[in-house]
Amino acid sequence: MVRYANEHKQMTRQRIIEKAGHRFKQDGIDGSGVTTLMKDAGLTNGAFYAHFASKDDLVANVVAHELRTQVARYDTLRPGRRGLEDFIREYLSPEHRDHPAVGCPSAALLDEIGRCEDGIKRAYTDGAREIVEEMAARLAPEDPQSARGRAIGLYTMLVGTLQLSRAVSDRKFADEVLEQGIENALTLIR
Amino acid sequence: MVRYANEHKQMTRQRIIEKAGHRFKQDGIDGSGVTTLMKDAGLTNGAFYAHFASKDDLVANVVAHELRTQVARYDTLRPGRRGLEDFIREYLSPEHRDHPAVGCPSAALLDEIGRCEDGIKRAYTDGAREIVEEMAARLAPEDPQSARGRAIGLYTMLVGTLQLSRAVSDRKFADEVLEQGIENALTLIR
DNA sequence: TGTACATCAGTGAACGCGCGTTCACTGATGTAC
DNA sequence: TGTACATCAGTGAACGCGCGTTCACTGATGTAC
Repeated sequence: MVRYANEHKQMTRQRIIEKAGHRFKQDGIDGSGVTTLMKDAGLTNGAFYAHFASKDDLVANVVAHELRTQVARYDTLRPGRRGLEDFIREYLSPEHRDHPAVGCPSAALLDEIGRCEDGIKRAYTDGAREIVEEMAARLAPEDPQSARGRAIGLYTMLVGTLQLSRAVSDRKFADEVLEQGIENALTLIR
Repeated sequence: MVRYANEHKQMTRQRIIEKAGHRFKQDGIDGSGVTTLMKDAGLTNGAFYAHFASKDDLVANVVAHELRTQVARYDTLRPGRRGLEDFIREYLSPEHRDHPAVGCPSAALLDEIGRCEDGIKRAYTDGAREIVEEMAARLAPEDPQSARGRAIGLYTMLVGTLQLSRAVSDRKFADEVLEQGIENALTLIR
Protein backbone atom coordinates (compact mmCIF):
# COMPACT_ATOMS: atom_id res chain seq x y z
CA MET A 1 0.00 0.00 0.00
CA VAL A 2 2.87 2.34 0.71
CA ARG A 3 4.27 3.68 -2.52
CA TYR A 4 7.68 4.75 -1.30
CA ALA A 5 9.82 3.62 1.57
CA ASN A 6 8.86 5.37 4.79
CA GLU A 7 12.06 7.40 4.80
CA HIS A 8 11.77 8.71 1.25
CA LYS A 9 9.82 11.86 2.05
CA GLN A 10 11.83 12.49 5.21
CA MET A 11 15.01 12.35 3.19
CA THR A 12 13.68 14.85 0.66
CA ARG A 13 12.65 17.15 3.48
CA GLN A 14 16.10 16.89 4.99
CA ARG A 15 17.71 17.63 1.63
CA ILE A 16 15.61 20.80 1.28
CA ILE A 17 16.64 21.92 4.77
CA GLU A 18 20.33 21.33 4.15
CA LYS A 19 20.45 23.00 0.73
CA ALA A 20 18.36 25.92 2.04
CA GLY A 21 20.92 26.37 4.82
CA HIS A 22 23.64 26.91 2.22
CA ARG A 23 21.49 29.25 0.13
CA PHE A 24 20.37 31.33 3.13
CA LYS A 25 23.94 31.72 4.36
CA GLN A 26 25.07 32.79 0.89
CA ASP A 27 22.23 35.12 -0.21
CA GLY A 28 20.40 35.88 3.04
CA ILE A 29 16.94 34.70 4.09
CA ASP A 30 15.09 37.58 2.41
CA GLY A 31 17.38 37.11 -0.59
CA SER A 32 16.41 33.46 -1.19
CA GLY A 33 13.09 32.69 -2.92
CA VAL A 34 11.14 29.44 -2.54
CA THR A 35 11.55 28.62 -6.24
CA THR A 36 15.35 28.90 -5.96
CA LEU A 37 15.42 26.87 -2.75
CA MET A 38 13.47 24.04 -4.36
CA LYS A 39 15.60 24.10 -7.50
CA ASP A 40 18.65 23.76 -5.21
CA ALA A 41 17.08 20.57 -3.88
CA GLY A 42 16.34 19.30 -7.40
CA LEU A 43 12.58 19.93 -7.15
CA THR A 44 9.99 22.42 -8.40
CA ASN A 45 8.31 25.15 -6.37
CA GLY A 46 4.95 23.37 -6.03
CA ALA A 47 6.31 20.56 -3.88
CA PHE A 48 7.42 22.96 -1.17
CA TYR A 49 4.12 23.04 0.70
CA ALA A 50 3.95 19.27 0.96
CA HIS A 51 6.98 19.60 3.26
CA PHE A 52 6.55 22.92 5.07
CA ALA A 53 3.62 25.04 6.19
CA SER A 54 5.32 28.26 5.07
CA LYS A 55 8.70 29.78 4.29
CA ASP A 56 8.99 30.83 7.95
CA ASP A 57 8.40 27.19 8.94
CA LEU A 58 11.32 26.18 6.72
CA VAL A 59 13.50 28.97 8.14
CA ALA A 60 12.86 27.79 11.71
CA ASN A 61 13.82 24.24 10.72
CA VAL A 62 16.92 25.42 8.88
CA VAL A 63 18.06 27.53 11.83
CA ALA A 64 17.58 24.60 14.22
CA HIS A 65 19.46 22.26 11.89
CA GLU A 66 22.31 24.68 11.26
CA LEU A 67 22.87 25.21 14.97
CA ARG A 68 22.71 21.49 15.68
CA THR A 69 25.46 21.10 13.09
CA GLN A 70 27.52 23.78 14.84
CA VAL A 71 27.12 22.06 18.21
CA ALA A 72 28.15 18.74 16.66
CA ARG A 73 31.44 20.30 15.51
CA TYR A 74 32.63 20.41 19.11
CA ASP A 75 32.62 16.61 19.31
CA THR A 76 35.36 16.50 16.67
CA LEU A 77 37.71 18.83 18.56
CA ARG A 78 40.50 18.01 21.00
CA PRO A 79 39.13 18.07 24.56
CA GLY A 80 39.09 21.14 26.77
CA ARG A 81 40.60 24.53 26.10
CA ARG A 82 42.97 23.23 23.43
CA GLY A 83 39.99 22.21 21.27
CA LEU A 84 38.66 25.72 21.67
CA GLU A 85 41.97 27.16 20.46
CA ASP A 86 41.81 25.00 17.32
CA PHE A 87 38.22 26.09 16.83
CA ILE A 88 39.13 29.78 17.04
CA ARG A 89 41.85 29.41 14.40
CA GLU A 90 39.55 27.56 12.02
CA TYR A 91 36.66 29.91 12.64
CA LEU A 92 38.71 33.05 11.98
CA SER A 93 40.42 31.70 8.86
CA PRO A 94 40.26 33.36 5.41
CA GLU A 95 38.88 30.03 4.21
CA HIS A 96 35.84 30.37 6.48
CA ARG A 97 35.37 34.04 5.64
CA ASP A 98 35.40 33.34 1.90
CA HIS A 99 32.89 30.44 2.03
CA PRO A 100 29.86 31.60 3.99
CA ALA A 101 27.56 29.00 2.38
CA VAL A 102 29.25 26.19 4.32
CA GLY A 103 30.18 28.28 7.35
CA CYS A 104 28.71 29.49 10.62
CA PRO A 105 25.00 30.44 10.43
CA SER A 106 25.41 33.10 13.11
CA ALA A 107 28.08 34.96 11.17
CA ALA A 108 25.96 34.85 8.02
CA LEU A 109 22.50 35.55 9.43
CA LEU A 110 22.51 36.83 13.00
CA ASP A 111 21.13 40.31 12.42
CA GLU A 112 18.50 38.96 10.04
CA ILE A 113 17.43 36.39 12.65
CA GLY A 114 17.00 39.28 15.09
CA ARG A 115 14.27 40.63 12.79
CA CYS A 116 12.49 37.28 12.33
CA GLU A 117 9.28 36.07 13.99
CA ASP A 118 9.50 34.51 17.43
CA GLY A 119 9.43 30.84 16.37
CA ILE A 120 12.64 31.33 14.41
CA LYS A 121 14.28 33.22 17.26
CA ARG A 122 13.34 30.41 19.64
CA ALA A 123 15.03 27.87 17.38
CA TYR A 124 18.12 30.06 17.36
CA THR A 125 18.06 30.60 21.12
CA ASP A 126 18.07 26.87 21.90
CA GLY A 127 21.11 26.33 19.71
CA ALA A 128 22.97 29.39 20.97
CA ARG A 129 22.49 28.25 24.56
CA GLU A 130 24.02 24.87 23.78
CA ILE A 131 27.04 26.44 22.11
CA VAL A 132 27.64 28.75 25.07
CA GLU A 133 27.37 25.79 27.44
CA GLU A 134 29.75 23.74 25.35
CA MET A 135 32.30 26.57 25.38
CA ALA A 136 31.89 27.21 29.10
CA ALA A 137 32.39 23.51 29.88
CA ARG A 138 35.66 23.58 28.02
CA LEU A 139 36.85 26.73 29.78
CA ALA A 140 36.02 25.52 33.30
CA PRO A 141 35.13 21.80 33.36
CA GLU A 142 34.78 21.80 37.15
CA ASP A 143 32.47 24.85 37.25
CA PRO A 144 31.07 25.76 33.82
CA GLN A 145 28.74 28.36 35.34
CA SER A 146 31.73 30.52 36.28
CA ALA A 147 32.91 30.63 32.66
CA ARG A 148 29.56 31.49 31.03
CA GLY A 149 30.43 35.15 30.78
CA ARG A 150 33.67 34.53 28.98
CA ALA A 151 32.01 31.92 26.76
CA ILE A 152 29.42 34.49 25.67
CA GLY A 153 32.22 36.97 25.02
CA LEU A 154 34.12 34.47 22.91
CA TYR A 155 31.02 33.60 20.91
CA THR A 156 30.06 37.22 20.16
CA MET A 157 33.60 38.21 19.29
CA LEU A 158 34.00 35.33 16.85
CA VAL A 159 30.72 36.17 15.13
CA GLY A 160 31.38 39.92 15.01
CA THR A 161 34.92 39.43 13.74
CA LEU A 162 33.91 37.19 10.84
CA GLN A 163 31.10 39.55 9.89
CA LEU A 164 33.39 42.56 9.93
CA SER A 165 36.01 40.76 7.88
CA ARG A 166 33.33 39.91 5.29
CA ALA A 167 31.86 43.42 5.17
CA VAL A 168 35.17 45.15 4.58
CA SER A 169 36.16 45.69 0.93
CA ASP A 170 39.89 46.13 1.59
CA ARG A 171 41.50 42.71 1.68
CA LYS A 172 44.41 43.85 3.82
CA PHE A 173 42.09 45.34 6.43
CA ALA A 174 39.91 42.20 6.29
CA ASP A 175 42.95 40.02 6.98
CA GLU A 176 44.07 42.27 9.82
CA VAL A 177 40.62 41.90 11.41
CA LEU A 178 40.92 38.10 11.37
CA GLU A 179 44.46 38.08 12.75
CA GLN A 180 43.68 40.46 15.57
CA GLY A 181 40.49 38.51 16.24
CA ILE A 182 42.51 35.35 16.82
CA GLU A 183 44.80 37.16 19.20
CA ASN A 184 41.92 38.74 21.12
CA ALA A 185 39.96 35.48 21.31
CA LEU A 186 42.96 33.51 22.54
CA THR A 187 43.62 36.16 25.19
CA LEU A 188 39.99 36.02 26.27
CA ILE A 189 40.05 32.29 27.01
CA ARG A 190 43.35 32.36 28.90
CA MET B 1 15.21 81.79 -12.66
CA VAL B 2 15.78 79.35 -9.85
CA ARG B 3 12.48 78.05 -8.56
CA TYR B 4 13.60 76.83 -5.16
CA ALA B 5 16.44 77.83 -2.91
CA ASN B 6 19.63 76.01 -3.84
CA GLU B 7 19.50 73.91 -0.72
CA HIS B 8 15.93 72.71 -1.14
CA LYS B 9 16.70 69.58 -3.15
CA GLN B 10 19.78 68.83 -1.07
CA MET B 11 17.66 68.92 2.06
CA THR B 12 15.11 66.54 0.58
CA ARG B 13 17.91 64.17 -0.44
CA GLN B 14 19.32 64.32 3.08
CA ARG B 15 15.88 63.64 4.56
CA ILE B 16 15.51 60.53 2.37
CA ILE B 17 18.94 59.28 3.48
CA GLU B 18 18.22 59.78 7.17
CA LYS B 19 14.76 58.20 7.14
CA ALA B 20 16.07 55.31 5.02
CA GLY B 21 18.75 54.72 7.64
CA HIS B 22 16.06 54.20 10.26
CA ARG B 23 13.98 51.96 8.00
CA PHE B 24 16.95 49.81 6.91
CA LYS B 25 18.07 49.30 10.50
CA GLN B 26 14.54 48.30 11.50
CA ASP B 27 13.48 46.08 8.57
CA GLY B 28 16.75 45.27 6.83
CA ILE B 29 17.93 46.51 3.42
CA ASP B 30 16.25 43.73 1.44
CA GLY B 31 13.20 44.22 3.66
CA SER B 32 12.71 47.91 2.77
CA GLY B 33 11.09 48.81 -0.58
CA VAL B 34 11.61 52.09 -2.43
CA THR B 35 7.92 53.00 -2.11
CA THR B 36 8.08 52.62 1.68
CA LEU B 37 11.34 54.56 1.89
CA MET B 38 9.86 57.49 -0.03
CA LYS B 39 6.66 57.45 2.01
CA ASP B 40 8.86 57.66 5.13
CA ALA B 41 10.32 60.85 3.68
CA GLY B 42 6.86 62.24 2.88
CA LEU B 43 7.21 61.71 -0.88
CA THR B 44 5.98 59.31 -3.58
CA ASN B 45 7.98 56.58 -5.27
CA GLY B 46 8.48 58.42 -8.57
CA ALA B 47 10.65 61.15 -7.06
CA PHE B 48 13.26 58.64 -5.93
CA TYR B 49 15.24 58.58 -9.18
CA ALA B 50 15.59 62.36 -9.25
CA HIS B 51 17.78 61.89 -6.16
CA PHE B 52 19.52 58.53 -6.60
CA ALA B 53 20.67 56.45 -9.57
CA SER B 54 19.42 53.22 -7.98
CA LYS B 55 18.51 51.63 -4.67
CA ASP B 56 22.13 50.49 -4.29
CA ASP B 57 23.23 54.11 -4.77
CA LEU B 58 20.94 55.11 -1.88
CA VAL B 59 22.22 52.23 0.26
CA ALA B 60 25.84 53.33 -0.24
CA ASN B 61 24.92 56.89 0.78
CA VAL B 62 22.95 55.66 3.80
CA VAL B 63 25.81 53.45 4.97
CA ALA B 64 28.29 56.32 4.63
CA HIS B 65 25.96 58.69 6.49
CA GLU B 66 25.19 56.20 9.27
CA LEU B 67 28.85 55.56 9.93
CA ARG B 68 29.66 59.26 9.89
CA THR B 69 26.99 59.65 12.57
CA GLN B 70 28.62 56.89 14.61
CA VAL B 71 32.03 58.50 14.36
CA ALA B 72 30.54 61.85 15.43
CA ARG B 73 29.25 60.25 18.63
CA TYR B 74 32.80 60.00 19.94
CA ASP B 75 33.09 63.80 20.04
CA THR B 76 30.37 63.90 22.69
CA LEU B 77 32.14 61.47 25.04
CA ARG B 78 34.51 62.13 27.91
CA PRO B 79 38.10 62.02 26.67
CA GLY B 80 40.25 58.90 26.60
CA ARG B 81 39.45 55.50 28.01
CA ARG B 82 36.72 56.81 30.31
CA GLY B 83 34.69 57.98 27.31
CA LEU B 84 35.05 54.47 25.90
CA GLU B 85 33.69 52.98 29.12
CA ASP B 86 30.62 55.21 28.92
CA PHE B 87 30.21 54.24 25.30
CA ILE B 88 30.30 50.52 26.12
CA ARG B 89 27.59 50.89 28.77
CA GLU B 90 25.34 52.87 26.44
CA TYR B 91 25.97 50.57 23.51
CA LEU B 92 25.18 47.40 25.45
CA SER B 93 22.03 48.79 27.11
CA PRO B 94 18.55 47.22 26.80
CA GLU B 95 17.49 50.64 25.45
CA HIS B 96 19.84 50.31 22.48
CA ARG B 97 18.93 46.66 21.90
CA ASP B 98 15.21 47.47 21.84
CA HIS B 99 15.48 50.41 19.41
CA PRO B 100 17.51 49.28 16.41
CA ALA B 101 16.05 51.99 14.14
CA VAL B 102 17.99 54.70 15.96
CA GLY B 103 20.94 52.50 16.92
CA CYS B 104 24.22 51.25 15.51
CA PRO B 105 24.13 50.40 11.78
CA SER B 106 26.72 47.65 12.21
CA ALA B 107 24.66 45.79 14.77
CA ALA B 108 21.59 46.03 12.55
CA LEU B 109 23.08 45.38 9.12
CA LEU B 110 26.61 44.01 9.21
CA ASP B 111 25.99 40.57 7.72
CA GLU B 112 23.73 42.06 5.05
CA ILE B 113 26.43 44.59 4.13
CA GLY B 114 28.82 41.65 3.69
CA ARG B 115 26.56 40.43 0.86
CA CYS B 116 26.24 43.84 -0.84
CA GLU B 117 28.04 45.09 -3.96
CA ASP B 118 31.51 46.54 -3.60
CA GLY B 119 30.54 50.24 -3.59
CA ILE B 120 28.46 49.72 -0.47
CA LYS B 121 31.21 47.71 1.21
CA ARG B 122 33.70 50.48 0.42
CA ALA B 123 31.46 53.05 2.10
CA TYR B 124 31.28 50.77 5.14
CA THR B 125 35.02 50.14 5.17
CA ASP B 126 35.90 53.85 5.30
CA GLY B 127 33.61 54.37 8.30
CA ALA B 128 34.74 51.24 10.11
CA ARG B 129 38.37 52.28 9.77
CA GLU B 130 37.64 55.64 11.36
CA ILE B 131 35.84 54.04 14.28
CA VAL B 132 38.71 51.63 14.92
CA GLU B 133 41.17 54.53 14.79
CA GLU B 134 39.06 56.59 17.17
CA MET B 135 38.92 53.69 19.64
CA ALA B 136 42.64 52.98 19.34
CA ALA B 137 43.52 56.64 19.94
CA ARG B 138 41.52 56.53 23.16
CA LEU B 139 43.17 53.30 24.32
CA ALA B 140 46.73 54.44 23.63
CA PRO B 141 46.95 58.17 22.83
CA GLU B 142 50.73 58.09 22.62
CA ASP B 143 50.83 55.10 20.22
CA PRO B 144 47.42 54.29 18.69
CA GLN B 145 48.93 51.72 16.35
CA SER B 146 49.73 49.46 19.30
CA ALA B 147 46.08 49.43 20.36
CA ARG B 148 44.54 48.71 16.95
CA GLY B 149 44.17 45.03 17.72
CA ARG B 150 42.27 45.61 20.93
CA ALA B 151 40.19 48.33 19.24
CA ILE B 152 39.11 45.85 16.56
CA GLY B 153 38.31 43.32 19.28
CA LEU B 154 36.20 45.82 21.18
CA TYR B 155 34.32 46.81 18.03
CA THR B 156 33.51 43.25 16.96
CA MET B 157 32.52 42.19 20.44
CA LEU B 158 30.14 45.12 20.84
CA VAL B 159 28.49 44.40 17.49
CA GLY B 160 28.26 40.65 18.05
CA THR B 161 26.90 41.08 21.56
CA LEU B 162 24.09 43.42 20.52
CA GLN B 163 23.16 41.16 17.62
CA LEU B 164 23.05 38.09 19.83
CA SER B 165 20.97 39.88 22.43
CA ARG B 166 18.48 40.86 19.69
CA ALA B 167 18.32 37.39 18.14
CA VAL B 168 17.58 35.60 21.38
CA SER B 169 13.89 35.14 22.24
CA ASP B 170 14.42 34.56 25.97
CA ARG B 171 14.53 37.96 27.68
CA LYS B 172 16.55 36.68 30.60
CA PHE B 173 19.21 35.19 28.34
CA ALA B 174 19.22 38.37 26.24
CA ASP B 175 19.87 40.47 29.35
CA GLU B 176 22.61 38.12 30.49
CA VAL B 177 24.31 38.52 27.12
CA LEU B 178 24.37 42.31 27.52
CA GLU B 179 25.63 42.22 31.09
CA GLN B 180 28.41 39.78 30.33
CA GLY B 181 29.23 41.81 27.23
CA ILE B 182 29.83 44.90 29.34
CA GLU B 183 32.09 42.94 31.66
CA ASN B 184 34.06 41.41 28.81
CA ALA B 185 34.40 44.70 26.94
CA LEU B 186 35.59 46.56 30.04
CA THR B 187 38.14 43.83 30.70
CA LEU B 188 39.34 44.03 27.10
CA ILE B 189 40.17 47.74 27.29
CA ARG B 190 41.96 47.54 30.64
C1' DT C 1 1.90 96.01 -7.82
C1' DG C 2 0.14 92.55 -11.20
C1' DT C 3 0.64 89.21 -14.70
C1' DA C 4 2.97 85.93 -17.88
C1' DC C 5 6.34 82.70 -17.93
C1' DA C 6 10.23 79.23 -17.45
C1' DT C 7 11.86 76.05 -14.16
C1' DC C 8 12.07 71.60 -12.15
C1' DA C 9 10.83 68.94 -7.64
C1' DG C 10 7.56 65.91 -7.16
C1' DT C 11 3.28 62.90 -8.83
C1' DG C 12 1.24 58.66 -9.93
C1' DA C 13 0.38 55.17 -13.29
C1' DA C 14 2.63 51.71 -15.61
C1' DC C 15 6.57 48.29 -16.94
C1' DG C 16 8.30 43.37 -16.40
C1' DC C 17 9.65 40.44 -12.82
C1' DG C 18 10.00 37.43 -8.80
C1' DC C 19 7.80 36.88 -4.45
C1' DG C 20 5.01 33.35 -1.27
C1' DT C 21 1.24 30.43 -1.87
C1' DT C 22 -2.55 27.35 -4.00
C1' DC C 23 -4.26 23.64 -6.60
C1' DA C 24 -5.74 20.45 -10.30
C1' DC C 25 -2.93 17.24 -12.24
C1' DT C 26 0.73 13.52 -13.42
C1' DG C 27 3.14 9.47 -13.18
C1' DA C 28 6.37 6.26 -10.77
C1' DT C 29 5.82 3.06 -7.21
C1' DG C 30 4.65 -1.27 -4.31
C1' DT C 31 0.75 -4.29 -3.67
C1' DA C 32 -3.01 -7.49 -4.71
C1' DC C 33 -4.66 -11.06 -7.29
C1' DT D 1 4.85 -13.95 -13.81
C1' DG D 2 1.68 -10.30 -15.55
C1' DT D 3 -1.73 -6.86 -15.03
C1' DA D 4 -4.90 -3.56 -12.69
C1' DC D 5 -4.96 -0.48 -9.20
C1' DA D 6 -4.53 2.82 -5.17
C1' DT D 7 -1.21 5.84 -3.33
C1' DC D 8 0.92 10.23 -2.92
C1' DA D 9 5.54 12.77 -3.93
C1' DG D 10 6.20 15.89 -7.10
C1' DT D 11 4.76 19.05 -11.34
C1' DG D 12 3.82 23.38 -13.30
C1' DA D 13 0.57 26.96 -14.17
C1' DA D 14 -1.75 30.42 -11.91
C1' DC D 15 -3.10 33.76 -7.91
C1' DG D 16 -2.50 38.63 -6.05
C1' DC D 17 1.13 41.43 -4.53
C1' DG D 18 5.21 44.32 -3.97
C1' DC D 19 9.62 44.81 -6.03
C1' DG D 20 12.98 48.32 -8.63
C1' DT D 21 12.57 51.36 -12.32
C1' DT D 22 10.62 54.56 -16.11
C1' DC D 23 8.17 58.40 -17.81
C1' DA D 24 4.61 61.76 -19.31
C1' DC D 25 2.72 65.02 -16.65
C1' DT D 26 1.50 68.62 -12.76
C1' DG D 27 1.75 72.61 -10.26
C1' DA D 28 4.13 75.67 -6.85
C1' DT D 29 7.79 78.78 -7.19
C1' DG D 30 10.90 83.01 -8.12
C1' DT D 31 11.80 86.13 -11.88
C1' DA D 32 11.01 89.49 -15.57
C1' DC D 33 8.62 93.19 -17.20
